Amino acid sequence: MAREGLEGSLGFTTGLVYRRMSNRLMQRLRAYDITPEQWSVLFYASQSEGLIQRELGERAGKDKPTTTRIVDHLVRKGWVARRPDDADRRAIYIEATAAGRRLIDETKPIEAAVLAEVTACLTAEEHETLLDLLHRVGRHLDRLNG
Amino acid sequence: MAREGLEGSLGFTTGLVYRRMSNRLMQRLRAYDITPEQWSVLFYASQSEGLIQRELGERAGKDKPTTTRIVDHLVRKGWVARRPDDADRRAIYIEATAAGRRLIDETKPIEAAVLAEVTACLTAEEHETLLDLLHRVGRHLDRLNG
DNA sequence: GTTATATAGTTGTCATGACAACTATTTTGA
DNA sequence: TCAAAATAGTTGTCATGACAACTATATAAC
Repeated sequence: MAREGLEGSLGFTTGLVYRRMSNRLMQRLRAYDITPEQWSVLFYASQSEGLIQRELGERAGKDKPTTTRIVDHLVRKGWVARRPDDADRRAIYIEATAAGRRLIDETKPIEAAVLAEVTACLTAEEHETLLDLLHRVGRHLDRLNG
Repeated sequence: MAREGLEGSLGFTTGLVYRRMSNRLMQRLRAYDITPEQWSVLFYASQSEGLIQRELGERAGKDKPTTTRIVDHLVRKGWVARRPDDADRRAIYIEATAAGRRLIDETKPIEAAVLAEVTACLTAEEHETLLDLLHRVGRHLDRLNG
């Protein structure tokens, strides 16, 4: 299918769609004073016990400086705590607080609702196909970028 | 298919893939001193004659402040020029310079090569399906976000 | 025709993300 | 053992993007 301008560029198109999705979630989360990126990091912190900051960043797909700063925000807001690792003094465990877990419990339905709204234009099979193709491209890029 | 953590979240997954793609293109464009976002704006400026800044931003999917700042960079680097609209003194035409057009001509093959690398893990049909699904979600979000 | 509203663009602030440089530890290996 | 390399984290700088507030101009409503 012929496409105008950069609509045929996967990078350009993915960026557009990502920004619009992120934006919609941000608006829905505004009342909770948390951004989508902070939400994803807090989500992983609340899911797993005993993750050090590096592991948390890896799961959320953030590099080291970005992880440091997002965790800074989460600490300031009282949703996670930093606990030094006695065995390896370079490492820091990140633990969700009770308030952080409560926030994730309250906002998980919001994330799910936004996801449902956004994918309402797709059949369940198309949704599955889209996720699958994106994961394949993501893994491929992981190998390419090293 | 069951997915771990946020891998089932379209927003999270799209963001990951977008950042990796953007990153790869950025590395390939580094020698030309242009970012992927600047590239997309310059691309549209070089494709069309007589676009005002607002129209340019709309095509590239940027809001007003972002467009202003990206155009600032492009002007500083001598790739576009701002020309006032005599008929509407609020508006400014953005015109690619000869250097700007030359840069796009030189780097278009690079963008195409990165796209080819990235989609090498997909069949032509899968690539087409992925773009189509993303465009549908994008248009849907456009309606949702207003 | 004048006032109200809409439009085009700019500027400031903050969060995210890329990158480089840095500190402090731990692990390797000669 | 001890110097080199790897690892965990922090800090600084810049570009992008969201948002709000602002100026200037143009269009609509009355």
